[in-house]
Amino acid sequence: MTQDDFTETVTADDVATLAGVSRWTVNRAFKPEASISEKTRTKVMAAAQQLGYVPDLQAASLASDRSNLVALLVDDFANPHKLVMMEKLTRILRQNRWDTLLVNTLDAEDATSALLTASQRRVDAAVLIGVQFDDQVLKTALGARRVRKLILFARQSENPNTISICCDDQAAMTTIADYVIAQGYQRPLFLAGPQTVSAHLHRKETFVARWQAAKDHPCPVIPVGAYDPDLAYQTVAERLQGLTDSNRPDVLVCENDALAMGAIDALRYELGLQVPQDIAVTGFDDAPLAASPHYRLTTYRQPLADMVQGLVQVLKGETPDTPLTGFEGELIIRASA
Amino acid sequence: MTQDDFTETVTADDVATLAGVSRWTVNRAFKPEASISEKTRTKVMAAAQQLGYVPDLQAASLASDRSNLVALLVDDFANPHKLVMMEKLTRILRQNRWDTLLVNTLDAEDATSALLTASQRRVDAAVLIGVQFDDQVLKTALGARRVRKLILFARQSENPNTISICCDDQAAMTTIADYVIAQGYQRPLFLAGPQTVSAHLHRKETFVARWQAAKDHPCPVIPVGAYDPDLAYQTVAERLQGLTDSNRPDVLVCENDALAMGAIDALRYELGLQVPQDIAVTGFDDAPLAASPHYRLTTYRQPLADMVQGLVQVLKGETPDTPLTGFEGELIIRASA
DNA sequence: TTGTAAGCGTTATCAC
DNA sequence: GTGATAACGCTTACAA
Repeated sequence: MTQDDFTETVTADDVATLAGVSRWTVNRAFKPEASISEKTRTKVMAAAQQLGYVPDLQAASLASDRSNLVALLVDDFANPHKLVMMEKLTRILRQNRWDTLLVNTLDAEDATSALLTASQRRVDAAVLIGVQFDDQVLKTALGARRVRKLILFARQSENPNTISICCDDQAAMTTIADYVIAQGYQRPLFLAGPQTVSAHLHRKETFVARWQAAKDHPCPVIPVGAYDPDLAYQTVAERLQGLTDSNRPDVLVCENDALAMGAIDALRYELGLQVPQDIAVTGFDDAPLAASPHYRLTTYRQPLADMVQGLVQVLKGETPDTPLTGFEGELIIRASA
Repeated sequence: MTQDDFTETVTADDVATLAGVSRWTVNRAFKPEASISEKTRTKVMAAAQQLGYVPDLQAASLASDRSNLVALLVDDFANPHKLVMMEKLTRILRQNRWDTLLVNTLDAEDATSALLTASQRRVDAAVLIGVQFDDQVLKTALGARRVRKLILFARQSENPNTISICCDDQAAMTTIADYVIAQGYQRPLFLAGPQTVSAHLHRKETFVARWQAAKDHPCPVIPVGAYDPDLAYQTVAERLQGLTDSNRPDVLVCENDALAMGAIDALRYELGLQVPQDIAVTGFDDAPLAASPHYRLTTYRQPLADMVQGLVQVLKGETPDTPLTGFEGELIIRASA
């Protein structure tokens, strides 16, 4: 049933013997930058081909202390936007010869043990794209770690020992705020994520401040316990139940698309309201379904590909082209606001 | 900026010296099954704790020829159902001390090189959850590989050198077919995925045969070029455009939820039809949004957790509790059909 | 129960 | 440009 007929491992020594060169020469043949004569290389490669030799990365990383492995810690598989991030990260990292270790981090408490796992594999960096990695977790993690670089992707961090790669959230949210104001909305409601996240986004603060500055009255905020559409659905349904046209908000500014989609569903199916006629909605992320006919969500798209390129530069130890926390995205205007 | 202050690596030797034992004893202290006196273990663990020692898995797998690494090859990040699979796989594998290497396989051609990467990491198994891994790819892959086990997850394979873990697709589709028939639908249309996939699902064949047997007339089939909602949208919009109530199908049986959702959107937003009043729709997978108020999709849920347990048993070399290609899921009846 | 010695397949260093 | 030799940190015998 199982097929344990695996070919016995061919080592560089075997190839060396066949090609009549030293092991180290075989090694060199496999590195593009190595100084080796073209003739020898061809000979070695022919021998390698014949034996089916491929260099063993485990051994290589043991000897070189570079694993070419990046751990990707994800704690929020409910958000389809994560799929987009993972796709971009894995693809571009692989193009640059990094492999990705996907670690499913159950909760904040688990994050430390997840990082431990990563460090045991000697990853070159741990990239966090979760929502639950607050400063406490980061602190613990940094204490116990043997991880070279701790990178927060698409999220700001106050912890100086971590590297943050994200777009300028203030600028982004200001763009949204200005758009909302320009559209003439009068009674915004900000739908925020969990308030326990300390490594957070500043989106709420930025919007609220901007609104206050422009209109001279505060913008109310309601928090949702998780970045989860279902929870957003419930929260919005409860909160807006029974309000009249005049005391109901006329625009729902959401901290991300997951919340926005849950909100739209609640407005439509629980409250019988039309978006954007009765109430407008904005999101953040441009997640996969944001463009679908159900939502046609006005949202903000981060330059993910560029951000991943920034990550690659960090991994390579190069100086990034763009300030790592200053990427600029774009407002995607659709029908929802 | 970067923090390359990484603690210099602590080895088992360091711990051994501090604890006054041999390296091998340190090693033993870290394996649950090892025969070691409780006293020595405590002493060793204390020393390890003090120095911040954790065993190096790279070195361990080099020496032991077991990596405790599984490569997960995914080629279809557009499907949110993949997120569910990844979540289950990574979580349960990690519970069983396997780490997951996520490999983004761009296309069928890339699969071979992806497998090569995996083999260079000496993975214990490669798990394929893609749609493009046809028999040709598998054949090539198996030729050049140094991968111990090649596992097709949630998909059948004709290739005897691979291990397939999936539910009984015939039984599943028969369940759907019988439900559709019992509901009294008269003019089904089967919406199939790409027809180039040779390691395919038998869903189409099963439904078509069942329908033919029950109603004595054929069920038409239209293929969609990819398991992509947008493509399904276009295909359905074009195909059903201009049909009258009487010559239009009354039920759309879709090979998976991604297609079904695209189809529903097309029916609703392009053709102005109501689901299920004007036309019913069924899916397959019970993907994240299947339950949402937009779709309320009648679909089929595979027992993913059990299937992953089966995978774990395969990895451990145990005899599986359930026949690996005979898992049973359940029909989830919602409003769409 | 514990220790010793010889690998595992690379890379790094330094000669030639 | 090429080759010997010593790491890298662990596991696998086998011996004590």
